[in-house]
Amino acid sequence: MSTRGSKQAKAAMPDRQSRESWLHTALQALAKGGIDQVRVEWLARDLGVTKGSFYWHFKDRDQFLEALLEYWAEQSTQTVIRNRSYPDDPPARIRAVAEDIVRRDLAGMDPHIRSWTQYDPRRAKVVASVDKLRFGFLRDLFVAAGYPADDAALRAQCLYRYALGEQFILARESKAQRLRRMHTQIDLLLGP
Amino acid sequence: MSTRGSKQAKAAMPDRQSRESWLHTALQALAKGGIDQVRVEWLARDLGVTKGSFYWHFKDRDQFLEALLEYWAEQSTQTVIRNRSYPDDPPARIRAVAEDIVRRDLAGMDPHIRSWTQYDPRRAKVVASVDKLRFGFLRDLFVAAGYPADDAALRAQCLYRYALGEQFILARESKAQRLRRMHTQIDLLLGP
DNA sequence: GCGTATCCATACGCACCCGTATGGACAATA
DNA sequence: TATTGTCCATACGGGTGCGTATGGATACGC
Repeated sequence: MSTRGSKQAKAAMPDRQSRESWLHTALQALAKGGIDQVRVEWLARDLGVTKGSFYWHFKDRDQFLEALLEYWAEQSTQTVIRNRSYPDDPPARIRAVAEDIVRRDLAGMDPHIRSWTQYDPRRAKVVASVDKLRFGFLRDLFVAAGYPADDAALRAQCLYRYALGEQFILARESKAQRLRRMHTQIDLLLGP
Repeated sequence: MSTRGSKQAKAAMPDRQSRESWLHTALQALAKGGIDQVRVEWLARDLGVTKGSFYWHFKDRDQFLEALLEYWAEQSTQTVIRNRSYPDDPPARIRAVAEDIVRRDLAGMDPHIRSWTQYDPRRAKVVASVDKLRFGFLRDLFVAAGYPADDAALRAQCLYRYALGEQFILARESKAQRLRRMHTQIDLLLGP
């Protein structure tokens, strides 16, 4: 065989993989086509290695998927935490967060995550906790904007559901259109 | 007991299947766990027959899935058409439709459908056409409620996205809570 | 009764993907 | 150099679900 066997790596990645590089690649696969795109041998091919690596880092596929969901939850949580650290004036903050959702599309990951976990109670719990965190963040903004607790909670839930739904609409639209509609929605929620 | 005891049918269904009975069963499977719950042999078991029947009615799994998506679109379209035929006073109509979405849960089918079709352009087109139909229905209601065309369209899209998002939230909530929030959202959209 | 059409059972080949077993390449340390 | 630990290649077994081939069963027209 050759001196530096290493087959051929598809991307310019180091030959040695870590737990996280597997999880990262899996998240991309998930975002691209749902949970059944997350196959051990396919990920291995994407990474330019073989299954041998996978089964060194993880016990089996099931435990890997559990870690994957946790990995997604962790990233989602971090995103919220990062946003929390700018105590601007709340209405502007709400708009900024909403724009982020539209712009970065958040990978369009949520549909796949939810379709995957919807009827698995243990996994649904993880998603629910992320929802709770995100919702709490929004609610606090509405509270800070001057609404009483109950009212703020309702408005936050309305906005959160709207933002979720936005990700699921497959219609070809410009970001500008989506932004404009998002602002309309926020104007309504910040109104009376 | 068994007058025509040929095996054992799980439900009280006739032994002979039709294209539609396969599609119907598949839709239930889809609603329960996503597209990878739709397996030929599993559906056969549910129907109390064998694959032989399947491959008599359909060429292969791929063509079957295409028919399945069409079947879903057809049902969704019919639902809209049915609702269209009650020209009440529009605001009450909007509330009624929204309540229907929450109550019947519309099978929670949308997440699975969208996760399945999201990155398959041909299939995404089918979903987009259903979205378009539903949206048009809502928009017409807002127009009938007295809003100018542009404004009505925006409000309809806000409501549609909200309703979509509502289906994706996995949190344990009572229908009453969901209804209350839905009404809050509609009050906002019917306000200024 | 006979033939034909409709619908399904059974059995099989096959591809795909999971998980394991085993050994090798490389780096770090002594 | 020897050793040990880390990470991966290769090869294999086995399960599962797709698709096909073929014949059987039932209903219907003649």
